[in-house]
Amino acid sequence: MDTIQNITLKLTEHNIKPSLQRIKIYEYISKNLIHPAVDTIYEELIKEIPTLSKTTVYNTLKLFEKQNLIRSVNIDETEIRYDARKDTHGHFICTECGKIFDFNYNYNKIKINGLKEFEITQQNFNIKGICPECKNNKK
Amino acid sequence: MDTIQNITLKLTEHNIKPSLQRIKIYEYISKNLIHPAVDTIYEELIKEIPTLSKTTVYNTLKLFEKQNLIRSVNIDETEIRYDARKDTHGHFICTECGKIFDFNYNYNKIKINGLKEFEITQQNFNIKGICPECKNNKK
DNA sequence: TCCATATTTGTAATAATTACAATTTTATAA
DNA sequence: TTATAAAATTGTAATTATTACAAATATGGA
Ligand SMILES: [Mn+2]
Ligand SMILES: [Mn+2]
Ligand SMILES: [Zn+2]
Ligand SMILES: [Zn+2]
Repeated sequence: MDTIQNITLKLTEHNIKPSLQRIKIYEYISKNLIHPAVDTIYEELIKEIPTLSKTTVYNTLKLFEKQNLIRSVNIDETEIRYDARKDTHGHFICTECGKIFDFNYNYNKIKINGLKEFEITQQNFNIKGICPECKNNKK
Repeated sequence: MDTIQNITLKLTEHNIKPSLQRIKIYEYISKNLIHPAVDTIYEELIKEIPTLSKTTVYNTLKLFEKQNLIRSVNIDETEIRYDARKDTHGHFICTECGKIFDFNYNYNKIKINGLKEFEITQQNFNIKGICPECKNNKK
């Protein structure tokens, strides 16, 4: 459960001081696993926190990522999307509606050739295409 | 060999009329497999074609991609990079120097779960980290 | 309460990309 | 060849995500 207490604890564990803004931002992305962009988060939270600044959303997400609390998904060409899920999984983006979907794959079976001596910090498996809903709408 | 004749033929095969600008742009990315961005290509070709417009570079690369002659690599957060290699391979970007390296992986062994009914048009396997050269420089 | 520090905010700057209209080039037919 | 229409290129302005930065506000301890 992502109660306020749990979120506060989680932020603290990642060395992030739990301010109201930070709690609300983490609450939003952990409860809405839609890989939201900065603007989506901002437009939603401004309803609750009328003084919220977009800069705070930018800074907070950058901080969360640095502290390894969330990850960024670089699949949408125009804007960075964010993900509270931390387990290894891939992302599918629909080029019609822009929705991002999670998928699983056998990453432990992947053999990489040509990166000896390279230090790996992050892996991303991205797929583009058309989601079932948009496929139907086109007919 | 990528002679001018071969490039002209290749463009024609992809239903692209071979203008001087288009030939030079394709020649550059096929001979410089460094996954250049628009600006890199522009700065290099302006030396040969002083009237070249950056808009032409943008338009031409978009056209090449649409006609399936090249592919775009969405791994650098700030700009789109382009690749003349068309065979399946992955990309490693060094977060220190920004260089992009190719690598191979056993893509035929990958089992994807959770994308039934999804229409796939493009796959991208991206890895971030530090390249050997930058790792040495840091010591 | 007072003060130092951290966080948030608002605005301006930056930079990649796109829109769009004008100009130039190319192809075609009289 | 010359006239004309279509295609390609160019230059500039607009758009938009992100960052820089300084001022304002909030927080926590002496
Ligand atoms: Mn995800
Ligand atoms: Mn490549
Ligand atoms: Zn869709
Ligand atoms: Zn490097």
